[in-house]
Amino acid sequence: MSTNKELAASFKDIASLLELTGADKFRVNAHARVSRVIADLAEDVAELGQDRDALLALDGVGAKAADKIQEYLETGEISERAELLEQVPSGLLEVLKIPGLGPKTVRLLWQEKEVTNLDELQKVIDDGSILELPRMGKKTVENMKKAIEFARQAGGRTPIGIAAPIADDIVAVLKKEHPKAKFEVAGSLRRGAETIGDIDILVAAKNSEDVAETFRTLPIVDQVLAAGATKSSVRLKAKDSAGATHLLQADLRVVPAESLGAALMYFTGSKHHNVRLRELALKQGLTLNEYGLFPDDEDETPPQQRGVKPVAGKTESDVYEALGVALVPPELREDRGEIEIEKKRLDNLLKLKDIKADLHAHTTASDGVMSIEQLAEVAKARGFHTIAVTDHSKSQPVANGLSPERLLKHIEAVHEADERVDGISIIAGSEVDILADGVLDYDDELLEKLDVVVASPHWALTQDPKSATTRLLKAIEHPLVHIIGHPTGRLVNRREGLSPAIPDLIAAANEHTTALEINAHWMRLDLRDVHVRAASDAGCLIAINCDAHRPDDFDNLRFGVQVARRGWLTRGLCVNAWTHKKLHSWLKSKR
DNA sequence: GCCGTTTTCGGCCCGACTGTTTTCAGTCG
Repeated sequence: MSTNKELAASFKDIASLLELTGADKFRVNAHARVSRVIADLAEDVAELGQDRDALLALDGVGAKAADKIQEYLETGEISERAELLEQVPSGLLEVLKIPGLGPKTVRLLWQEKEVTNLDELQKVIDDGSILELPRMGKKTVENMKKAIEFARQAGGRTPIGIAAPIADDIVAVLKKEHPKAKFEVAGSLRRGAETIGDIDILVAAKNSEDVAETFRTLPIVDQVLAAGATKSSVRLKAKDSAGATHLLQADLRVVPAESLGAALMYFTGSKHHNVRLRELALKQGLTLNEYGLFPDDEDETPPQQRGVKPVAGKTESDVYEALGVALVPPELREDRGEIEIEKKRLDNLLKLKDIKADLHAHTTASDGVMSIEQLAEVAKARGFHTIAVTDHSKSQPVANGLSPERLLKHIEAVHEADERVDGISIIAGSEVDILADGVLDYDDELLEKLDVVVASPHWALTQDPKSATTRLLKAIEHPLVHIIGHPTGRLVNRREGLSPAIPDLIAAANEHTTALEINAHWMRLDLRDVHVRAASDAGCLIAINCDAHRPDDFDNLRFGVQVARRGWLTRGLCVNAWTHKKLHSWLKSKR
């Protein structure tokens, strides 16, 4: 695990452990915030930690947190965490993760029933002794049982590529049954996060009860968790296109049409972005909730229940405008400084329709299912002006990587296809392996014959950060390389991948006008959003490629573009958004 | 524990839902 990830986890632990000791909630929050700030860092915290002022400059990191970070970097542990773990059994951290079980309940279970882990919780449920606790009835326990079962099976957050089609299907069914209602997908799906906690769907409808009923009785609903007047919550058992079953939660919220904008903001989140906006509202004598932006007053009763007229609420742009800030696109709403984003950068933010080329795709020559012509036709149908054929290199025998002899013939075949097919430029390239020491899988003489070179790491993905940095720098600095494909080799939820010094890669990429790739496949999304942010802040070129092996892989482009937007990427820095002339001139500049 | 174009001390977002309650605590997002 990278240092950032480990340290973020340590701070999260401290927050949870403090919560279980009944500590002040603001202190708990402060630690949770530091955890989030560290997890969002593109640079290695071990580097940053050398400079105490740099730590203190991070929003949410104060003197005490800086001390703890430096202690961790020196000793590999934060003594406060160790001390807390002497007081609080570590197994309770797992118990706390069960939905519906919060700090108060877990603390009670621990102190009254000596529950210190999930198995012991299961025991007091099974023998019924849990019912002796105050406010603990049959129904609560029944829900707890199901939640434990669900947590054991579901195993964490769902990749966006799995959740998005499920959400699309649900909305399609609801729309068909209730054509007059207005539906919006909100939550982390709308923000384009790489993984999704649950599917949030918003509906403005007159017959809200009927819509909620349709939702709760969908065939994929496994269990109804809540069925209120405005909120329904269900657990889904849904199959993906490959036939695998996924367990995840979905919520449907019914809102009045006049507050759809405020509701959409509220349910899109992120929670932390919303907190920022509410703080901003309070400073202006206003209060913001999911019903709208209202004048703030002393009254305890929520304004919408007293017939107070909102200042804004019908649309998102009304609310942002009334707060005096630019409309922040959903992908940016992560409390990463977006409320202060410069207008120019916002106006030039990359859009899906800006993408006019794909520079990383496979054919039947290696492990794809499309011929060169088929690939070109699919790309043309997407409105691209250029498609690169980049089959695997020789060190990928599993993927039918091309020997130098086969590659020479393949280049010819690609150029011939380019002659035959009108309306799109088909260019010859290769996805060349970056070997563990940074050497490329073909010699320069051969690479020179290619129109585009995508250099990617495939093996040795557990090497140490220093070796990884050296390896990737070598490829970035190589004069014949255009793009570094999926630079870290990580797989969402499945493989950590390399942890190179991202700022070093960005600096070198800038110097050599090499582009770093956002691989758009939902299993990769590599570079990830915080890396893209650092790259685009530095003015580094980014390529967004689908790494298509089959025609529908191009559908993943939306996820890649969302990651780019989460990294505040403007269209000028995305080589796939360039005109034919500009793109090809850059490609030739490396020949 | 952090933070400051009203504050270096005194604040720190807001509402819905559930299950257990005779008015509300706990959890969630």
